[in-house]
Amino acid sequence: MKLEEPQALNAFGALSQETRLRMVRVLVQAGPEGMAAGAVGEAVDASSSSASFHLSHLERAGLIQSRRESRSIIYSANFEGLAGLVEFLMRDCCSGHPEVCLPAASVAAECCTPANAKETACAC
Amino acid sequence: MKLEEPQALNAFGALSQETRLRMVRVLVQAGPEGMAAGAVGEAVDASSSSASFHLSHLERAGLIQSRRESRSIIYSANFEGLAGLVEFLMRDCCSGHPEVCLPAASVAAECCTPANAKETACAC
DNA sequence: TCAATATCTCAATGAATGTTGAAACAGTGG
DNA sequence: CCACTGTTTCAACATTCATTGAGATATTGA
Repeated sequence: MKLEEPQALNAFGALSQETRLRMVRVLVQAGPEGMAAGAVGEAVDASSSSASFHLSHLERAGLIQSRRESRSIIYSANFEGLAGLVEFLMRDCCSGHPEVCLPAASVAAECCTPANAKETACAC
Repeated sequence: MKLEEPQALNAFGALSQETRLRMVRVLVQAGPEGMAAGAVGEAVDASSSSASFHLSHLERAGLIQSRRESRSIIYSANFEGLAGLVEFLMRDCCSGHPEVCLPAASVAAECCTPANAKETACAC
């Protein structure tokens, strides 16, 4: 997903808050199945109304998504959005300078070890 | 440069503001030689005091750096800091999920074309 | 339908952030 | 040393953001 500047601003703003950054981490760990709103709030030690506020914020910013599952609302990481943000940072913001891209490339190479790159085809 | 969570929060906060995001872009384009504070302010259409405020903010966040050069203060992008932020996003925040890393890897591959990867040795 | 559970919405409050203009400070050239 | 240029600092103000508690909404099981 290609991010434009306003979306990138929203995404950075969303990640610039401790509770929300932790929520993203928790949801990334949880993977595509995601977690119920209440569970996320508990994991980051936020009241239910505070959790709801921050989760909506993250969803508006395109970093997470939600689906209803009986009484619960399940939130999960939006990997496309997160990838888009990394891409924005590397490409638009940093103009593809090697000083930024090369370290990123080596992180990418690491993450593509068999341990992490399960079913996904790996280009590295 | 390895970023910890508080530094990453500061960096995201710094980039979540339009004027500052544009300043970073301008300074990245300018390269290591950098630009005088006044020139950056002019480029992003900010008053001198507003420019000074945002430049300090970016410097505190580790995204840019400054040096005095006669009467001017020259700001330049801190590529280590920017790379650290990309790395944080990929590694700590996204746990190295392939959904995020693979797109990043292809951006990195692009940026390592001869056009951009001048004197820097390229691992791609 | 009722009670219980899970979540969201709303309004109020205080804290943090951004903007402005005036004034201070530092370095340079005459 | 003085006037000038480039930049920062400061205080005041408006705006935005985060937290809270109370209440509204939706879903389920009895």
